[in-house]
Amino acid sequence: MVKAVRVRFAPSPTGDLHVGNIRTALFDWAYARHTGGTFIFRIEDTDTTRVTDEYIAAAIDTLRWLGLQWDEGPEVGGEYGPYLQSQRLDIYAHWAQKFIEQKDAYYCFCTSEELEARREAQKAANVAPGYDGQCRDLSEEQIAAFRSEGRQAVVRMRMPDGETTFVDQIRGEISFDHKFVPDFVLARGDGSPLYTLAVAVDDISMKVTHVLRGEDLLSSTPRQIRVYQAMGVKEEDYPTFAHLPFVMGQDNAKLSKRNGEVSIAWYRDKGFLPEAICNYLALLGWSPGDDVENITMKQLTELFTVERVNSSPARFDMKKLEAINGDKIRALTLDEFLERSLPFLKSAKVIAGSQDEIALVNSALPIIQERITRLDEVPAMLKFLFTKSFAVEEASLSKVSDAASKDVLRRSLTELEGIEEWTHDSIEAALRSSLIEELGLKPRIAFGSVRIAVTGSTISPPLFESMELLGKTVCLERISSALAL
RNA sequence: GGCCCCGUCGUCUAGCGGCCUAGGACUCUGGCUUCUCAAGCCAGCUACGAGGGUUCGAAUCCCUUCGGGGCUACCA
Repeated sequence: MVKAVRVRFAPSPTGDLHVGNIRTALFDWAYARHTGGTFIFRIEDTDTTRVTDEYIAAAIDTLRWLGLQWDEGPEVGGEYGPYLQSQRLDIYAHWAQKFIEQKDAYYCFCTSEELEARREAQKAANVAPGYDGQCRDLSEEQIAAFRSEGRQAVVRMRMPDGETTFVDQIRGEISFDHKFVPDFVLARGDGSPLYTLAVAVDDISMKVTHVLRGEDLLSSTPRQIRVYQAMGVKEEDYPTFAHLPFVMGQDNAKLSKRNGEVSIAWYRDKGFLPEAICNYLALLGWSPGDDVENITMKQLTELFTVERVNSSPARFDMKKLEAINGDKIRALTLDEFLERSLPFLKSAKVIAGSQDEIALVNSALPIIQERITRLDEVPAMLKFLFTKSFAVEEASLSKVSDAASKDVLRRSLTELEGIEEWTHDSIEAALRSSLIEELGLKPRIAFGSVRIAVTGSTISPPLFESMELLGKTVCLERISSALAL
């Protein structure tokens, strides 16, 4: 019988979720959806010095925004909650105590300073650094003696001789000789749990069947398996592991704030679409094959399998993300495009949000949809339609103030004044016959001058459509004032 | 240092012994189209880290080597 798949995304929010976290979340989610399984969202906040409530809230918000809906976790609950490790402390304490009783773990009274000193000595002696087992076989009397000195004990797991072998779904069989897996700490001196304890206990008690996570956790796997053993879990009930390759920065190693922004919030502000981020991230370390690249979230869930996940690290490429974002923007319906553009227009103060403004934006969006890569470009593109204080941009001034341009503008003015029905077709017809045919000018020269006068820039959406949207009165005003420059 | 992972165009990747004189995408370059900018279309550049094997045949299997990364915490 095949167990129903249960996958978890379990970040430790010590900062804003970054690109690597999201890629992991995406794969976890896609795998759960592909298999018809359950997607669990768990917060690993055992390091209270680094995890804050704000980061936790931000993580929840980010996942929501990306559309990675979880079936169990914060805010939605679930049968195996709570889903914040800080609320499960008693569970970990219970197991730590049990391990002590079973002699799988022991109290260790070595202080950080002592350990540090011994590690240094090991390094100097060219021995693999790690806990030397000094407190492994303390007698009751010795323990009592340490306690009476006021020393606090950590709970340390006893690593038996031998090796741990497991099959990673992405990398194949991997084994670790316990000689290189020293006894590790399960709980701090104050009794609070460490990652290795909490993650293993939770994966088992939440009945997680598949652990897809970053490859930085690969070498902690034997420790986790050791905890399963101490918990008395049967081998067939261990989760299946799959360690995802890293997502790295542009040139060198780790993704950092310097090369390619890492915080998802930044991408959101820049006008990247969640579906574009997901599509792009899905391609980092995974490929659907068949030369397919542009896929929807739904297709991702249909196509995603761990078998097709790569084992080698991937570099993050902003250019490609932008290309995909552009594709996704072009694929938007007008309604969607409008809805998503409005917040950017408002925050850029291009519009206040009146019905009239929104109607005008709605008419203007089609002509810029294929011209932008990010939503935050919308305000600059449409600003000329709304600005109260219109002025030709500095760099283009000289291109409309020369004699030839003035001729063009003068002629345009008279032609345009005569137009009865102000549409882009009639505007184009009027300007073509007068400027191109009669004056014999090159279109790019003639229309270039008009463009600067009307939009204020050498770059704009299509001229005649823009003029239609602006309206006859405004166009004539702007051309007149350009003549005065 | 030790252990572990990884290695195809600049980047993401396809490839799982013959279909590969290595395919696609992004980037870049040139062209077409054109009212600017885009979009679209066409063309071009550029890769199996190196060395040994195995095999009739290797990007694909094995070994070595070099390079990159992770871990080596009372972080995760």
